[in-house]
Amino acid sequence: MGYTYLKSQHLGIAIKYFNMLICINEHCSFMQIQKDDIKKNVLIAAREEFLNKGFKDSNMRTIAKKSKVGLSNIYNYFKDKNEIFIEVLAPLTNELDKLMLEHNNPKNITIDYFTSDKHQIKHINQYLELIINYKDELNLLFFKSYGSSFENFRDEYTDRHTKAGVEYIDKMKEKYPYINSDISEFFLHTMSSWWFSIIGEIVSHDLSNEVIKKFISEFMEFGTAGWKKIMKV
Amino acid sequence: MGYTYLKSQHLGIAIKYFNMLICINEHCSFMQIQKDDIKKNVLIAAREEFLNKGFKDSNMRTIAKKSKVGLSNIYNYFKDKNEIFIEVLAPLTNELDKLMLEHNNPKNITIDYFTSDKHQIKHINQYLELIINYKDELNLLFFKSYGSSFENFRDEYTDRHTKAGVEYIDKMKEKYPYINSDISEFFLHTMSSWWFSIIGEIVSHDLSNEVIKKFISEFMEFGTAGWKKIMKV
Amino acid sequence: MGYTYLKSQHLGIAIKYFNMLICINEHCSFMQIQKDDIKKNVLIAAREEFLNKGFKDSNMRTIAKKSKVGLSNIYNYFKDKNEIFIEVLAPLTNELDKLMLEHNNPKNITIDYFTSDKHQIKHINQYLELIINYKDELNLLFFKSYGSSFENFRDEYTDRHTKAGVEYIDKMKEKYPYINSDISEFFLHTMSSWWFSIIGEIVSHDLSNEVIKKFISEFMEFGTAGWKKIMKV
Amino acid sequence: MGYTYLKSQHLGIAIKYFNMLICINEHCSFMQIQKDDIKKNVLIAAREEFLNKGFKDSNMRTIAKKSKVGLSNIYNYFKDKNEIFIEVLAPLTNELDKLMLEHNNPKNITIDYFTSDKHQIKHINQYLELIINYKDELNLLFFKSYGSSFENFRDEYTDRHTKAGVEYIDKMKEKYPYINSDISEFFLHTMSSWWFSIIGEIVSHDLSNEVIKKFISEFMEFGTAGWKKIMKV
DNA sequence: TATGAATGAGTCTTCATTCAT
DNA sequence: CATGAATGAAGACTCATTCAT
Repeated sequence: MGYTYLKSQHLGIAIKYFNMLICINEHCSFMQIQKDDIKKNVLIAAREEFLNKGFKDSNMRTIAKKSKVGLSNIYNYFKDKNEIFIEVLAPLTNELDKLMLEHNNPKNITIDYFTSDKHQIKHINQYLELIINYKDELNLLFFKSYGSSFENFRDEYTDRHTKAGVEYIDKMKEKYPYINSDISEFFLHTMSSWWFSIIGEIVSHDLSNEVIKKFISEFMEFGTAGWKKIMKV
Repeated sequence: MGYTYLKSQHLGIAIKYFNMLICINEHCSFMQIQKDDIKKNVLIAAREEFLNKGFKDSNMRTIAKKSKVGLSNIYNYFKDKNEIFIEVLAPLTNELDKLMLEHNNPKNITIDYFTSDKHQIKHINQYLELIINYKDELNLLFFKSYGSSFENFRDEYTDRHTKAGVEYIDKMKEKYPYINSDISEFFLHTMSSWWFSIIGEIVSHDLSNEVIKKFISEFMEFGTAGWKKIMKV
Repeated sequence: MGYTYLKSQHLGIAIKYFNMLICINEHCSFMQIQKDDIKKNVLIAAREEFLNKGFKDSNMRTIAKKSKVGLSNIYNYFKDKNEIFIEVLAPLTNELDKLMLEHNNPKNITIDYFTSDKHQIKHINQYLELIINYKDELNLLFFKSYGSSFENFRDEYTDRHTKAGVEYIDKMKEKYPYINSDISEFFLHTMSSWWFSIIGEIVSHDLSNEVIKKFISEFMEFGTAGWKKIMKV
Repeated sequence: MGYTYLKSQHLGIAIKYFNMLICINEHCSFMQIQKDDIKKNVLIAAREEFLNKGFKDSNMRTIAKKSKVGLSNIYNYFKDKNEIFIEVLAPLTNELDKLMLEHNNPKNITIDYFTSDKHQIKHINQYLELIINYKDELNLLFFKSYGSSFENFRDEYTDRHTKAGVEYIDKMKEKYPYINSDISEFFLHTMSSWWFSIIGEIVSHDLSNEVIKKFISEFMEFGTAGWKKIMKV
C-alpha cells in the first residue's frame, strides 16, 4: 500500500530536491534558472488570464493552474495580484514613458509638428509600432485594468500627455511668436483623450493594414487642417 | 342582525377607502406614497453608493443602510442590484435614445451639419444640456458601470452612433453628389469615440462655463476645418 | 396631481368597500361569496404552482400573484403554506380514505378477491377512476410533496394498506381455512408499494386508454397467477 | 561559496523530500495523507448530514462543523454541494452501472431468467449484496436526493432498466420463438418500478435476515408463476 | 378582511492571501 | 523556495411569515 504513495511525479520532485542536496559544493545554477522560469510562467499565464477576464475577474487559482506554479508559491515572486499585473504591463509602460519623454524633448519642438505630414507621420508611426508590439498589453491597460492600480492609468497618462502639450505650445510660442497659442488646456486634454481613444479603437478591433492606412491619411488630413485653422498658420 | 357584519375594524377600513372617494382633489397622502418613497430612497442611496464605488464594488448592505430600507425589503422593489442600476440610469438612457433617434432623422440631413457653425452648435448644445442634467449619471455610465449590464454601453452606443454616421453620409452623398463621401467607417468610429471621450472629459472634470465655451469654440473651429478638408467642400 | 392617485382599479375597490358601508342593514351576502372566491382562487393558483415546481420550490409570492390575492391576505384563509397544500389535496385524500375503509370492510372479504378477475377488476377500476379524477393531485402527493406534511404520505398509506392486507388475510383464513395464509407482512408491504408505484407510473406518464387496458390485462394475468400460487388455491 | 545556497530551512525541506525517496516501502504518512483525510472527513460528515436531512435541507455550515473543516476550505476539495453528494454516492452508482451492464449482456439471456429459481436467485442476490453494502447510499439516492442532480435518478434508472427489459425480451423471442413476447413496455416499466420499490422498502425498513429470506421465497414464487403465465410457457 | 411594507435568519459560494512545514 | 491546507470576511439573494393600518 505505502508504496503506491510515491507516484512518478513525486519522484520527479524528490529527485529535484535530491539534486539540491548533492550540489552543496557546486554552483547550483539550476535554482536561479528555475526561479526565472517560474516568474516567466506566471507572467505568461497571468497575461492570458487577464486578457480573458480582466484584472478583477481574474483568479489567482487559475493563474496558478495555468502556470503550473503552486498558488502560494506565486507569492514568493510577487507581492500580490496587482504586482503581477504591473509586471505584465511593464514592457508597455516603459515604452510609454520613453515616448512621453521624447515627445517632450525641447529639441524636437517645431511648428511643423502639428502642420506637416512628415512630422505627424513620425509621431503616428511611433505609436503604431507600439500598437503592433503591445496590442494585448494596451488592451489590458485600456479596457481590463479595473480593480488594479492601473485603473486610472489612461486618465493619468492623458493628463501627463496634456501637460506635455501645454509646455510644448508654450515653447512653440517662444520660437514662433506669431502663432496663436491661446489654446485651452481642456482642448488639449480632449485631443490627448481622442488620441488614446483612437489607440483603444485600433487595439480592440482587428483591422487590416489597409484600413489602418486609410484611417491614418484621413486622420492626418482632418487633424492637420484643424490645427492649421486653430493656430492660425 | 346584518349590522354585525361590520365590525369596528371594518369600519376603519371602509372609512379609509371611503376617504379615497372623497379625496379626489386632495393630496391623498395615505396611498402609494409610502411605496414610492421607498423606491426613491433606495434609488437615491444607490446612486450615491454607485457614484462612490462603482457598480461592482457597491454593496447591497450599504445601500440598505443608507436608504434605511431593510436589505431584503429592497428585493420587493427591485429584482436585483443590476435593476437598481438600470433604474438609476433610466432618465439618462431615455434621453440618449431620443438624441440618437433625432440625430438619425433624414429631414435633418444637410451638408451644413458638419461644416456650419450653426448646426454644430445645435448638436453640441443638445449634448451640453444632457451633460448639465445628467452629469452624475453619465459618470456612472461611462466610468462606473463595470460588472453591470451597462458595462459595454459606451461601446455599443458608439457603434450605433457610427452606423448612424455612415447612413448619414450616404444620404448626404445623394443630396450633394460632388462631396467626397469616401470616408472610412473606422474613421467615423473614432470620431464618435472622440465625441464620447469629450463628454466623458467634461463630465469627470469640474469645468467653469467659460472653459466650456472656450473649448466649444476651439472644438468647432478645429472640427469644421477638418471636415471641410476631408469632404473637399 | 393628487387626482391621479385614484386609478380606476382603486375606484373599484373603493366602491366595493363603499358597498360594505351601505349594506349595514342588509344581508350583505356578497361578502361571503367574495371570501369563498378568494379561497378558491388561491387553491387554484396554488395547485398550478405546486404542480409546476413541487411544494418546497413553490413560492407564496407567485401563488399570491397568480391568484390575484394579496400575499398577506392569504394568511387570513390559510394558516400556512402547508395548509394550502393540504386543502389542495383534500379531495384526493378523502377519496383515498374512503377506498381504504371500503377495502377493509369485512363483508367484502372473499377468496375471489385475489384470484378472480371480476373482483380484481372492480378493485382496479376503483383506483382507475381515482386516477382519472385526481391525476394531478396524485402527482402532487406522490412526487411533489417534499417539504410538506405529506412528505411521507405514500409510506404511511402503504403501511395502512399493508395492515389492511394483513387483517384481510387473517379474516380470509377464518373463512377459508385451507388456504395458505402464511404470507409475510413485508411481502404484503411490497405488494402495496408495487400497487402505488403502478399508480405513480400511470399518473406520471401520459398513457392512451389502450395502453392502460393492455397493461391491466397483463397485470391481472400476472397477479392472479402469482396469488394463486402463493395461496395455494 | 556554493554552500550558502542551502540555508537551514532548505535542509529541512530537502531532508523531507529525501525521505520520500527512501521510504518507498514504508507508510510515508507525511504525504497526501492529510489531504485525503480532509476529503474523507467531509464525505463522512456530509453523508451523515444528507442522511439526516436530505440533500436540500442539508447545510454546508453543518457539514463544515461536523467535519471540522473550514467552510470555505471545503470548496478547495469540492466544486459545490452537489459534487459532494455525487462523491458520497459514487461507490453505489458505480455498482449500479456495473449491474446494468451485466444484466443487459446478451450471453446471459435465457428463458430461465424469468421462470427458473436459480436464475432469479442470482439476480436477486446481486441486488441483495448491493443493499447490504450500500444501504445508506440507496436511502440517499431513493429518498433524499431532492434538489441534487440525482433528483430523478430513480426514474432514469427505471427507464434504462425497462429498456434493457424490452431488448431482453426481443432477444428471447429470437431464441424461443414459441413464447409470448407481446408484453407491453409499460408493464415492464411497472415491473422495474416494482423492483426498485422493493429495494426501497428493504432499504428503508430494518429487516432481519429471516424476514428477507421469507420475502424472497414468496417474491420468487409469486413472480415465477406470474411470468410463466404471462409468457405462456 | 385586506393591504403594502417589512423582517431576519438563512442559503451557497468566492477569493486573495497567509500559514506551517 | 515550494507546497497543500487553511482562512475569514465578504458577496448577492431568498422566502415564509408577520406587522401596522
